[in-house]
Amino acid sequence: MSFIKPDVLFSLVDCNNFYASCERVFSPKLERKAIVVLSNNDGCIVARSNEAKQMGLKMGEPAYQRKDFLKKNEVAIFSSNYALYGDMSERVMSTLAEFVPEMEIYSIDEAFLNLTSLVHPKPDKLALQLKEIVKKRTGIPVSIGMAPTKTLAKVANHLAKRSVENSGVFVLSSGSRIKEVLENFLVEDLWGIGLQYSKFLEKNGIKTALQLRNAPDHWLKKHLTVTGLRMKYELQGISCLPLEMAPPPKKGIGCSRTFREAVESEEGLREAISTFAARCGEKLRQQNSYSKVVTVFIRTSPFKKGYYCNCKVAELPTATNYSPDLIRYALKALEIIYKPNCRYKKAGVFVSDITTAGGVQGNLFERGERERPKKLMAALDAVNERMGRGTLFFAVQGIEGEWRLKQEKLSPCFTTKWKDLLIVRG
DNA sequence: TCTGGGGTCCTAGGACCC
DNA sequence: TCTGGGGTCCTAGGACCC
Repeated sequence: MSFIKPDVLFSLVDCNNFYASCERVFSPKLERKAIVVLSNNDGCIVARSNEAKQMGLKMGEPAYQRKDFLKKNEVAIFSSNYALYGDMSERVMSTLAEFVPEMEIYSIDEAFLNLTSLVHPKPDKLALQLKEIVKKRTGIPVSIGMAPTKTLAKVANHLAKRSVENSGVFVLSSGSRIKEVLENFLVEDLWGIGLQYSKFLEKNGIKTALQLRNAPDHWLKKHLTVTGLRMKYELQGISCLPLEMAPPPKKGIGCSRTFREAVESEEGLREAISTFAARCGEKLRQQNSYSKVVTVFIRTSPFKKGYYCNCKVAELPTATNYSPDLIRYALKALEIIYKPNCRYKKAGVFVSDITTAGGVQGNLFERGERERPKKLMAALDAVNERMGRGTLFFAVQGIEGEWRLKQEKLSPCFTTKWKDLLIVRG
C-alpha cells in the first residue's frame, strides 16, 4: 500500500472541447464530425471539436464570416444550450467528487483535485481510471494533468491534450523533467499570460516558460505585478495558489445581452433592463446576499458610426435582493441615460457593494415589513426552479421583445426537460 | 443584415484626515 | 528659489480567466 506522493499535489481535470462534446453525447452520429457551438445570438464560434479546429476554424470568429465555409464542409452548428452544458457539468463534477476527497470546481469544465490522501501506487494510473469513469458515466472525454503546483498542473494538462500518445494524462513531477518541459513551452500558453503580457515579454526576449522562470524577481514584480512573481514561484514548484474548496461569494453580479435586433424605443429597453435586474436579484438570492448599488448600461453597435454608450450608477437606500426594488432603481437609472433615435444593440445591469445576509445595514427611514417580500421571492424562485426559468416573471419584463435571443440551432434540453427526453427505440 | 457573457485580481492616483 | 508627511480609503482602468 502506498499513497500518492505530495510531489504531485495538484491535478487539473479539463473536459475536452466541452460544449461540443456535450452536443456529441446526445448525437452519436456526430462522432468524428466537425462541430462548432456559437455564442449567444449565434454570434461567434465559442467551442470547436478537434475536427473543426483542424479545419482552421478559430475561437471567437464571427459565425457570419464563416457561413459558407461551415456549410461547404458540413460542419454541425449549434446555438449555446446552457441548460444542457450546466447539467452535464454537474454530472462530471459529482462523478469526480465521489472518488476525490478534495476538489475545487474552477469553471464549468475544469476542476483542480488533490489526490495525495488517496492510496495508489501510481498517480498516472489513477488519473487514467478517473478519466475512464467520467467518460463511461457521462460520455464526456477529459484530460488530466498532475504536478506540484496549480500552474504546473495547467502546463501538464496542456501537454495531456496535445499529444495522442499521452492518452489524455500527463504527470509532471521531477525537477529535471519540469525544466525540460518548460524549455519547450511557449510563454503565451501559460495560465495567466494573455495577449498583452505575451507581447511585452516577447519584446523583452522572453519566449519560453523557462525564460520567465529565470527572470529576476524585481523585474517581474515591476512589469507583471505580484501575479507575475507568483507565476515564477509556481513554475519552480513552490505552490502559491491553494485549492479553494468552497467558492467565495461573488463581489459583483451582472446580467447583460446583445440584442437579436436593435432596439430604439424606451419601452423595449425597459423590458430588457427589467429582465436583467430580475435576473440579478435571482443570483443575489442564490448566494444569500444583498446589494446596495445598481449600475445600468446601454449602448449601440460599436461597429457602426454614431456610437453611443452610457451608464448610470444608482445607490439604494438599503441593501436588497428584492427584485421589484432592483427593477425600480434600474429603470430610474435607464430614464436618465436613454437617448431617443439610437439603435441600441446591447444593455446590462450590474449589482455591487454586496453584503451577506447577516451584514445588511438597516435604514432608519425604511418602512414596511421585511418578511413578506422575502417570502414572495422565495415562492417566485421555487416556481421558476421547478418549472423552468421565466415561468413566473414581472409584467414590465414583457413577453416577445425584439431584444430576445436568437438561437436558431438550439439542441433539445435532453437532460432538463421532459419533452426533450431522448426516445430509444428497441 | 450578422461581432458573447460573466467574473477575478492588482495598481496608481486622488481625496481626505491628522 | 523654497510650498510637509504619512496613513487610509476609494475608484478607474488594465490585465487576466473560462
